[in-house]
Amino acid sequence: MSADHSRSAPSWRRVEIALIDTARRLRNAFDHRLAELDLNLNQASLLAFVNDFGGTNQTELAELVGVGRASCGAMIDQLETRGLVTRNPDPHDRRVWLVGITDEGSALVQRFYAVDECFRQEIRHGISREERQQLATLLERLGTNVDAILQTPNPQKKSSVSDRSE
Amino acid sequence: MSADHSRSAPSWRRVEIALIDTARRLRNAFDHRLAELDLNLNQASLLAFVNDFGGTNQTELAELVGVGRASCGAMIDQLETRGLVTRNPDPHDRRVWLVGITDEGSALVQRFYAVDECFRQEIRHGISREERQQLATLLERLGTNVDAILQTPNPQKKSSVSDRSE
DNA sequence: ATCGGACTGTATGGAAACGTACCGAACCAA
DNA sequence: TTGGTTCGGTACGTTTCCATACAGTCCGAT
Repeated sequence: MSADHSRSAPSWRRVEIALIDTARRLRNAFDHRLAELDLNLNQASLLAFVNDFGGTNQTELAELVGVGRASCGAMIDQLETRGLVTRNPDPHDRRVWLVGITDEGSALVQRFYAVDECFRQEIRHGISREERQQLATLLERLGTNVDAILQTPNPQKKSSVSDRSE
Repeated sequence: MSADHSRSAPSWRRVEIALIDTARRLRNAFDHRLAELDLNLNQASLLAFVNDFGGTNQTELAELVGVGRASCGAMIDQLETRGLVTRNPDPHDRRVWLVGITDEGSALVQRFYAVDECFRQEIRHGISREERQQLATLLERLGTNVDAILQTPNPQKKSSVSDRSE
C-alpha cells in the first residue's frame, strides 16, 4: 500500500508482508477488470476449470479454486442461476453433482481469457520472462514451507491452556 | 493450492494466480501461528505500528495496515476492549483519536516479534538472502503495475451500459 | 444383510472486510 | 460571522469466506 509515508516500513515489515500486500492489490485489480464480466476472480477461475475439465464434482472444484466446499457450493449456485454452469447427477454416485459448462458459460470464459490476456500484459510490463520464471520458483518454494507450517498440529490455540510445551 | 492433482494447472493459471494463492496460504499460516496470541495478522500489524510510532490517527493507521477506515476503527475497538491500545483525544483537533499503546499491548508486541521471527525463519528455509531481495524487487515492480491499473478510471462496470467503446 | 465409517453436498452462524452515507469538527473564503 | 468544503470517525448493510453440524449416500467388514 504505497509504502512511501514518512513513517513507512518498520523493521519487521519485510518480504512476506509485501507479498501478501501485493497479492491483495493484484486480486483487487483483477476483480476490477473482471467486473466488466460480472465475475470475480474465484468465479472466473471456477468457470475456467469447469470449462477445461468438464464434469467435475464440487469438492474437487473447491480444492482447485482454493475455497471451502460450502463457499464453492454457493458460488456454483450463483453461476447456475445465471445459466453459466449446470449440475448434472453423477450416474455412478447419487451424492455428487457433476458440474458442467453451458454454451453461455463457455462464451463467457472466452471473454475471460481475453480480459486475462490483456491484464497480464499490463501487469508484466517491465518484467522479463526469466524474472517471472524465478518468481514462480520462489513462490513454489515459499509455498512448500508454508504448507509445512500449516500441517503442524497447531502450536496451541488460545483457550486457557496451561500446558505450554516450551 | 497443492497443484499436484491429475488435472493440475491449466494453461491460463500462471504466475499471478500462484502469487495470490501463495499469499493466501502465507496469510493463513501467519494467522495460524498468531492464534497463540489471540491476534490475526492485521491486528498484529496495527499493534506493531502503534507501538513503533506512538500517537497515530486512525485514518493513517488504516492506510498503513491496508484496510478501510471503518474496518480499522472496528479493529481498534477490539484492541481497546482488550486493553492493548488507548484512544486519546488530539489536543489540536477534536475530530481525531490518537491511538496509543498500553503496557500490556507493548508486551504483546514483544511476543509478536518473537513469533514473527520464528515464523520467518521457517518460511525462509532454503531461500537465500539474494533471492528474497530479488523477490522484493519483483513484487515492488509488480505493485507499481497493479497500481497503474487500479487508477484507470475503470474500463466499464456492469450496469446496463450501452456505450461499449469497443 | 447390515452396520459403521467415510465421503458429498447443504444449511447455518459468525467473522472480516468493504462501500456508502452520515455527523461533527476544522478550515477557508468572503 | 457565516457559508461551503474537506476531513476524521462511526453506523449500517452487503459480500465473501470459513467452520461446524447435518442428512443422504456409498462401501467395506462382518
